Amino acid sequence: MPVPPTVKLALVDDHTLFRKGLISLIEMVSSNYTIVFEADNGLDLQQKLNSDNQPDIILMDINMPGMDGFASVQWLNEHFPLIKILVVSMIEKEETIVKMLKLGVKGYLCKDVEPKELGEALNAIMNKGFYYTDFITGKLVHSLQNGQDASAKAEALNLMNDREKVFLQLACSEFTYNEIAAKMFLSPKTIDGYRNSLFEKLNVKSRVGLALYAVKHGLVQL
Amino acid sequence: MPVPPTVKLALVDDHTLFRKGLISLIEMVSSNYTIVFEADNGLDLQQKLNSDNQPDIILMDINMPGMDGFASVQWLNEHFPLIKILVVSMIEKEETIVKMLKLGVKGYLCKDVEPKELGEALNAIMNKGFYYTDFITGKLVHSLQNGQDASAKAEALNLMNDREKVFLQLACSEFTYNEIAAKMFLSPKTIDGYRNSLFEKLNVKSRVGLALYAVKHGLVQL
DNA sequence: GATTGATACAGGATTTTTCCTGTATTTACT
DNA sequence: AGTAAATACAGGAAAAATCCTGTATCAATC
Repeated sequence: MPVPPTVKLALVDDHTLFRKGLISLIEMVSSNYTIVFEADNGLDLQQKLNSDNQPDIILMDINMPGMDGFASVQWLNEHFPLIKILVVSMIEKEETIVKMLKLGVKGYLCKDVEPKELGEALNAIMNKGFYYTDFITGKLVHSLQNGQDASAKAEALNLMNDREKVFLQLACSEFTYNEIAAKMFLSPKTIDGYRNSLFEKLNVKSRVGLALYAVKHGLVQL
Repeated sequence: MPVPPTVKLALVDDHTLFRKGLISLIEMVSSNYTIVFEADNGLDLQQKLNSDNQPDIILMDINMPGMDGFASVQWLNEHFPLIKILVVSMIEKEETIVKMLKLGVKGYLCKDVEPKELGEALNAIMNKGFYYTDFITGKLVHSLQNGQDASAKAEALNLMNDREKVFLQLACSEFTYNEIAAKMFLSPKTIDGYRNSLFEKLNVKSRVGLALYAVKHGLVQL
């Protein structure tokens, strides 16, 4: 039976106590993990990480002074894209989770999980390449359906009337306003009015702004 | 001990043999499932489904003549949003999977899974509300990172030179071309040239088209 | 040394977009 | 009946976007 190769870990978290606790937990769970270094934020990480002590997995907090988890992950993606990242945060907000997943992190744990799950997560990341719990997957799929911010979308839709919504759809295209007017059986001058009204309501200044607003809020499907 | 309430299922698949096979499997796995009806495509489903025989879960194929899985799910979302959908398809393409997840399906199984997993999926959907395997989750997260079509994005980026890329970024805003020219330290006429060149390369006809192309291909982050 | 291609730029015209002010009609409310 | 709000529309003008043709520079290629 081959000896399992030891997995190298690094921790990035501004709470010393939490870091130390994690380490003792990890050592308790299994002996084939080595902590190569600890850092208490992204800047510290940049200092301590070099090509000689590259960990396999970095356990990353999000809320940190100096350089937070998002910036740290982005930096790692650029400079050490092979290092796998497991987020360990107290934040359970959908937006935060999705943002991190978009950055390519391999797992996301809340700080209150059972120690056992931490072991499973590290294991899965080494073997399968990722560890996403049902909770995370649920958030992700949910965000997928509602574009992103369902309330923002609803709010946006609430601002306009039905004709304006139709107009907005057509404005997100290469039709001229004259063509749009024809399609809606209205005078170009009425279209003028819709546009001005939406400019004010949505706080944009040009047709491009209108289109970008619409896609940002999931009001048009590309 | 309470009797578990029977779960009502419906099948939508154009292959009779596969449908019958599925049914016998389900009956073998557990006795608390009832098949309320079968349909061999979306149109047939619309005929057979009414408010009296609403299933809890619909097992849905994708490739079907007449009305396919996508159209069927969209129709169900509009008319019977409470019915949970479990896709059972041979298609393993990321784009297809993600498209279905965006439509809010509660699970996605490939037709070659073990019978046991079908039972688990149905169970999970009834209890947790969804069933996403690691395979599906992996595809989803992967698509999330690469925007959508990584190759299409790369191809698009390949079409333009660096200055044009910068211009495109700035064009996706409410700046006028004069302002963009100032920001890029170029003559407005040069900006004119970039625009015309991109119009041709990206096959669009207006600045709005330019902006929509950019977001569609993940070239600008909103 | 001539040619080609890419890049930055101009003049000038046309179309589209944006903006401002103002009117007629309808509906709803007092 | 009188008023207010919403809706559809106009005239007219300024700004921005679009389009076409043409030139100058530079670097690479033959």
